[in-house]
Amino acid sequence: MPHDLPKAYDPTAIEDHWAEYWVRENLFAQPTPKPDDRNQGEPFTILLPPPNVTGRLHMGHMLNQTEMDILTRWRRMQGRRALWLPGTDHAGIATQMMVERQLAEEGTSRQQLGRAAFEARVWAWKRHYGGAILDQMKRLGASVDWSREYFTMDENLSVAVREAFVRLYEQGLIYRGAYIVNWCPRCQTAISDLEVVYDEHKGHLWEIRYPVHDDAGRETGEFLTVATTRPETMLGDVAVAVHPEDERYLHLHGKKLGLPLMGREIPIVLDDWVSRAFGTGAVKVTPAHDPNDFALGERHHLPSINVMDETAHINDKGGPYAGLDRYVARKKIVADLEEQGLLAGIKDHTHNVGHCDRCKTVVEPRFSTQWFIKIQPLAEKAIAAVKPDATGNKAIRFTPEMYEKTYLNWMENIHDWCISRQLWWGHRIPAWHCAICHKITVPRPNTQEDPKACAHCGSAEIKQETDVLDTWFSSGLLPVSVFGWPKILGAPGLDSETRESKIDRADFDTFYPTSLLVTGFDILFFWVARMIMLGCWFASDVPMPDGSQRELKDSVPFKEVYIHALVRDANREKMSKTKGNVIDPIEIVKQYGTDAVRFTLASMASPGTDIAFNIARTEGYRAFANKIWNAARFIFMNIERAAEIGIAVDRSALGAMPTMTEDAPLEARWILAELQSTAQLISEELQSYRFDEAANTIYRFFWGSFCDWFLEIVKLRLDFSENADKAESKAALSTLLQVFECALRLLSPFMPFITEEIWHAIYDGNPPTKSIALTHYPQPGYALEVWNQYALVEMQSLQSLTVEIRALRKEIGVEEKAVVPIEIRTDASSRKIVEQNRDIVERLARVSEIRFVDQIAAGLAKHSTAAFDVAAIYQRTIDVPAERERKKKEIAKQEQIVLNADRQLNNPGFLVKAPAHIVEGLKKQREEAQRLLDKLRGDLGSLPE
RNA sequence: GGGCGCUUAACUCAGCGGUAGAGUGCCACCUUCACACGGUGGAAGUCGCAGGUUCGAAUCCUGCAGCGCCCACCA
Repeated sequence: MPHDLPKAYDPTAIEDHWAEYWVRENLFAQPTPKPDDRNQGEPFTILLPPPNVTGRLHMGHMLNQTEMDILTRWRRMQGRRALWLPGTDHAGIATQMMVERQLAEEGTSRQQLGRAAFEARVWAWKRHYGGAILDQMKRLGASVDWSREYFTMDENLSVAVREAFVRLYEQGLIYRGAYIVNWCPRCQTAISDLEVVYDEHKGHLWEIRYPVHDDAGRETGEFLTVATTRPETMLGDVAVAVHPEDERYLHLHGKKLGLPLMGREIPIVLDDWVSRAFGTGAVKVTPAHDPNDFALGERHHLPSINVMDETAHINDKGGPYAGLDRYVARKKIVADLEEQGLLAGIKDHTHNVGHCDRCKTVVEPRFSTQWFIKIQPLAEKAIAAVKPDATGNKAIRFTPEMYEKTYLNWMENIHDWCISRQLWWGHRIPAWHCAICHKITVPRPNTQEDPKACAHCGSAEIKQETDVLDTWFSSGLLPVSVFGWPKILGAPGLDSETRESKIDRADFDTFYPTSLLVTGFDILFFWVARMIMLGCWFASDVPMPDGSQRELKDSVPFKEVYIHALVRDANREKMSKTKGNVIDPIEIVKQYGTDAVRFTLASMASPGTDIAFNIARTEGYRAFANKIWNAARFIFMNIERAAEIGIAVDRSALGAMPTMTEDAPLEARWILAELQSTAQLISEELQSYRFDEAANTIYRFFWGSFCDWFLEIVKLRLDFSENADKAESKAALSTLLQVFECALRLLSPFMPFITEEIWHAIYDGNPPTKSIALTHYPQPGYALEVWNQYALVEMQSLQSLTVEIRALRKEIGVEEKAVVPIEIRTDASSRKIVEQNRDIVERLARVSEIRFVDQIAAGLAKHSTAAFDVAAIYQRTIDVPAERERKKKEIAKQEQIVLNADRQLNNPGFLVKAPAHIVEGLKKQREEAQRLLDKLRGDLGSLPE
């Protein structure tokens, strides 16, 4: 076993190798089960939230992927059929923007290219650059099934998108109509409510005087003053509204106004919606450019005049302002009004301004024809899926639970979803417009062929809709579409062409619903909510494997949702390019190793709190990796030493919980108990998504128990010199290796690289499986033997004795290297423990000889626990004042404990109401403190002044 | 305007009804044959403030202060 390992662990040397190995060996592929195999073993299915093809990996991705990878590796090692499914999102706007920017650099544009050529260009871009983020993911060792990688514009997924659209249309849940939508003048497309982000903005409220007309249309000399934040929209005004009971304006009811600058005459209308308190109490009405005005216009049957084009420049309806950008127009309009004496005032006004989520351009509400989903029926199912049913069960459970409220609150107040986008990159809406009768033809469900003639008039002059669907429409379908919906339905309606490509239902039957969704709250509504709505809607039609009707609990896209927080910088600032505080995970990984960064994220991933990413923590976990590495070096070194005298270490017991018998040495029985309770804890912690606690548990075990105590004690047993006890050494080495190998398996989901490397080294290149990831996770729930339990108590006793002796040595100035004799005064049972483990104490506390005495010799500095008095025999007993100080401090502490205990124990209420074990515990504690106190007081008294 | 969360050691965070915890940092000593990315010991907190419930409160309730997030069509 050539284990010539370098002293310091260098992750770069091994990580690339294993990352590449895991992909090359296709280790985490989960093939479609054979038809009779689909119900064997509970699957663990998890969908990767598909990053944009344009994306680069950031800390949020890495957190998300670390959490998913820990859970997937853990479940896989538990024997679950684990499937983690990766893919990318075509990301309509983002990708189109990216390619358009490229075109601009080349001095051309998509318009010049034309639609078909542009689409081809985007595909070429995708083929060239699209895989970057997944390559980064591969480097991080994510244990996904690469053989199932999807792209949201793949043929199968496109079929699903079309089918979903067609079905919703047939069900009357998709409609097309002219409404006010959020319009991004830069992207030149409609966007949904969710894609608008509001920013507080210091603007102005312009007060404009509209001249009142008499019945003949002449100015009366009176003015009605309106207030607006967007004066340029006045070009499209069709009325001014006042509250019907507003006394200021009662005399104007029924009158008309002249629209300044445009010379049109517009009516004064009365509407309850108008707030008398805001502005002047008179609102200009521009139905084409404001959602409120639009609604008001509908109520009063007002026309609507769109004065802007799709780039937010004033169009030919804007009279003299035509051609101007909206803000240029605003300036000019204000100036012109002022010149005409129609500007009554300008007030500072802070209000929320909507920006395009993608490009931050100010959104312009715009009257246009779009496609919408009537969302109410879908929302109802989506609400039922999350609310507890009559028996208190939830089909979908959120962690942290509070997100259920957020989700339900949103879902209960949901608006129809605008799904059309005026882009060229995306799933084109499967609807055809007839040039003759102007009606819409949508293909039949279960067909893939495009319609050839208008379904209404039979005309062949039909053209497909040019709009594409919102990207989230296709990603919302992923949980069903990745498992073959709708082709799995194999419905009679399928035409001959698709019938051939009909795919097996085994994937859907086995893996749907998925087990878990891990994602950030930022896409709770965008994606999580849409998946629930669409998943519940479409999966409910798919019969269960046994042919029965699918219930809601089996229709949901996932059974659990774990929402994680945001990764911020060390100062809790949101990372952003503009602030320049973005930490590139790949850079950090290069510096500290993937395992250390993963462990940092895991150890800080406490549900519900943001992560302030602190590099100091990563440094600490790099040290942890180094610790693991050196423990391995130590073990391998001893294996070699053993081999030199012909002792071969037995590897046959590896891969399970270590085995041993009652006569095993104390440290062995103890570490086994610790190992088992660690496995138990980790299992509970991962079950409840406590990545932080699980990481701390394994850290504490490995460093605190295994390295600090077990390894140090085991050194006593490992003697491979000529006249050593070979049997004892061999047994010790065997246990050491077993415990270590088991610890590696515990660690593996958190730190896959270093554990893989060392695990392979243990087997000298001949491992029983291709990867540690394919071994079994140490099982919790293993019943401890009595002698394991007892070992815990004995070991604790020795540990506290050791710690006291070490502290004592420091205080009296014993050199680190010196070994000294000690005196111990204790009772018979504690004495027995020490006698039986004399060698342990001697080694760990650097003691040359242990003398049991009835009374510690006068003049020796001593330390006391409830069980022990211990003193070191050393001539340099010094610093009496410091010793007095220390004793006094200790006395004060113990006195406080006794005082606290007495206060409670003398309280009749406490004795009556507190549970027995609390009372007993307190009594015992008081007793020990009192005993210690007596000793300490005695010591203090005998110290010279 | 609604809703939610946070405030614990210098820093980053656990704990959420029974005597205050971790990691990092800090101080002192130690290059002992796995590891100085190490070892050993140590200092460090009136658990944001004020009330209340309880035998007992960082932990439950109420109010206040500060910080942050989400949702909402008020010109």
